[in-house]
Amino acid sequence: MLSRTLTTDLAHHVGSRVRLCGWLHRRRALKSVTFLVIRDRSGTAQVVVAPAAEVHRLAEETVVEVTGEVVANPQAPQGVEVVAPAVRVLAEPSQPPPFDLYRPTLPATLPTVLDNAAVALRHPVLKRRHEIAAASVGAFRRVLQDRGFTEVHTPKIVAAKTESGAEVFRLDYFGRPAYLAQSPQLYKQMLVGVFERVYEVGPVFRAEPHATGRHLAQYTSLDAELGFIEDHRDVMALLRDVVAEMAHTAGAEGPPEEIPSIDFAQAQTLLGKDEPDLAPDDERRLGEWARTHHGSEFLFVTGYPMAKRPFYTHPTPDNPAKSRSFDLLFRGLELVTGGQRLHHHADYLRVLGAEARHYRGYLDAFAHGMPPHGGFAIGLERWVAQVMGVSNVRGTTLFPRDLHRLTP
RNA sequence: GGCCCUGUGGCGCAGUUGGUUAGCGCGUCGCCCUGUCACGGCGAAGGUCGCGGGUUCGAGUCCCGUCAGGGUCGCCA
Repeated sequence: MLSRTLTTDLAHHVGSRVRLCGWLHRRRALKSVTFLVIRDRSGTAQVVVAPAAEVHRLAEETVVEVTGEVVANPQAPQGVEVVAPAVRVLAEPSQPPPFDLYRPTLPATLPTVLDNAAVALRHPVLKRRHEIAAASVGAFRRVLQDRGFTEVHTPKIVAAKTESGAEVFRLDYFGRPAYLAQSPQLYKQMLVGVFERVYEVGPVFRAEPHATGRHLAQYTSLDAELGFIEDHRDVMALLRDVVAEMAHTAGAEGPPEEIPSIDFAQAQTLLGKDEPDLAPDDERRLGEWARTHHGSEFLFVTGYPMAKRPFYTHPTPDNPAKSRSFDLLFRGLELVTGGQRLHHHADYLRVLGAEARHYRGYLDAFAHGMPPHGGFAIGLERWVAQVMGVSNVRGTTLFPRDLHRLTP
């Protein structure tokens, strides 16, 4: 049997017979000629069907195998097309799509798209977002692998909350209470004691009842943690190279050699406010400021108050109220959080107090010697949303889980 | 969870101070069109106006309740 050719490779096969496999993306029937647009994983191609062929009636999304001859034709959309085809139907749809997949943009609102995800995701524009997501994850892995990081996989069913604040999903674990992991934070720190440098790509779960365009109950966290650093700036330098490669891979403009950075206190002055936190609108304004004053889509905000950070956060030695932590804003949205962590056993015993008994396995790492270390976590869906100009992270999640949505 | 907004054929929408057979575009179905590019033309089918109650001679339209969704804020990645 003729080996399969992808639609995007047609130009290399002019003059020969090919076999295409895919879906009938669009049928344009004229009196004496019908055009079939075949869609496969790589793209689309035009097939020209002669008059009186039975395929004039095929419904869109029919799964087909097309065998025919490739000819160059300036009238064809990509300069080449398949003629004199034999079309074999592999599967017929039992119902038409709820919307037109062949339109340049999908003519449906987000809830409709999500309710019909299995078919909506076939639209090239939606599909593209998740190909960018996959390529971005590949870039993340590539950079860290090159620098001696080990990929790890930590438990998603855990016994204790890892970070104060974020609400957790409870579940029954053989009769005992357990939780879905809201972060791999504690495990990746423990593993710095083993591998020095680790990263993880995995799901995290947050039971916070947020109903916004940037929160999900489950999202994909790109985590990294590394030992033997001087301070949080080593982490920021690594993060810069990671997002540079991710942006390059996604075909987006990357960060400058040195990402501009603003101290939390300076940011407050700039914004003319004194609350110890940044609201979404503040982040948008800071993003705008970074763009106009530094020509950068990326902006570090450093030195958050210790009070707003979790227990493992490392303070600034000469100012204990200020942390060695940072956020990375991308186009005015918080994309990454990171920083240096505490690494002395005694410090953990002090900050945890009576809570320490719940963290035995974690504290063992520090009891047995841990280097100065730090890390960061990138929100994948937020990254893709910002890169692709999608206003709601549900639009960059294959099957989002949120306050209201548990299916599909 | 607070505030604001929206529920009208499969999809996206309009519906004027309440008034007779609820419209439009796309899709679907039928017919027509020698090459389309979101093809084009003619015609047809398809709707308990989210649900329940109320006001009124009369409600898609006004009021109350309820359900579903969207935006935003708190919070975070």
